[in-house]
Amino acid sequence: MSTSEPSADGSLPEDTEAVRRALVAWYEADHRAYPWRETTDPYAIWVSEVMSQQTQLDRVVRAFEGFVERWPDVEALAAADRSEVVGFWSSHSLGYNNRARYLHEAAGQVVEEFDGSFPETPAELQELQGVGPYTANAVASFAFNNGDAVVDTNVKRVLYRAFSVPDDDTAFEEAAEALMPDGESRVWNNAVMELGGVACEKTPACDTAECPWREWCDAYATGDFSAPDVPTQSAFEGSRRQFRGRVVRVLGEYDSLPLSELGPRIRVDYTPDGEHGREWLSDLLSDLADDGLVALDTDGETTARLRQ
DNA sequence: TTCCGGCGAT
DNA sequence: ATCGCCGGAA
Repeated sequence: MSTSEPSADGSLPEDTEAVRRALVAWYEADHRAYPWRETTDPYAIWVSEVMSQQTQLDRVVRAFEGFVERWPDVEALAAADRSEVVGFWSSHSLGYNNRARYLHEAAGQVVEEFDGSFPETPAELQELQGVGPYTANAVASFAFNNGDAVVDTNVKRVLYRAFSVPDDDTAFEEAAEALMPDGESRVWNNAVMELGGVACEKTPACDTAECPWREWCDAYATGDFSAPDVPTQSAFEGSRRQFRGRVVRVLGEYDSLPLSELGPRIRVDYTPDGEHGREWLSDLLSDLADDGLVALDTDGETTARLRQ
């Protein structure tokens, strides 16, 4: 341990144990009940985490229940047609369709490379398609109580406000790890994310949510509830993303469609030789084909369908 | 406009 | 290493 490096946990309260106890007690006294909090099945937890990467939790519940009912375990998902999984994703408005492909792909990995049982460490979990540092830690924590401290944007906001941890990924990771009680990743990561979700949202609710960290919180003391910067995204309306999504949703409703019939269903101003015509549509479709979501049949007039 | 983590391009 | 893309409801 070098003494010249600035230590990220230097700003954490001295009585770490009291901080920990307060949060865990607060979480255990009351928290939102979600179906994935009622299970330690790694398959169910993994599915819920991938869905939650992009969709607000209250909207995930219905999709989650439908998904695990239709594909109850990793073998069932691995055996499914990809088009069915992508179609489900699209019809439940779950966003980024690539994630449906990742799920299907990773289910195959678990069956083929891990003998059908999920790996239990964050490092191994990250070998699965679509599973990065965040999801690996979440699954390892909630399924196996075997994770490191989870750092997502909620956690960053909490650490930034409460303990003035600088807006820096390494600093966040070190502070999160220093706070987490050894061997208690399941309850701890649940509790921290609950705090970020109900008490320390963009608009804080310190008193109404009875935040357990008020006595240590820098933001509560100063009234400065600013949060780490999040990059803004370009408009969705009229974007390429919107038309990609539309293609997948339409193809989910048909077996296959010739481009001449697909085009007008994607945009009303579709004219084969116009600015948004055959060429524009082909570009979009070849990207979707590269992503493994769409199959193109170029025997005669080109037709498109969801990839099996 | 805001929300989100993983991936692929650079 | 860093950054833009990806969906679509709220």
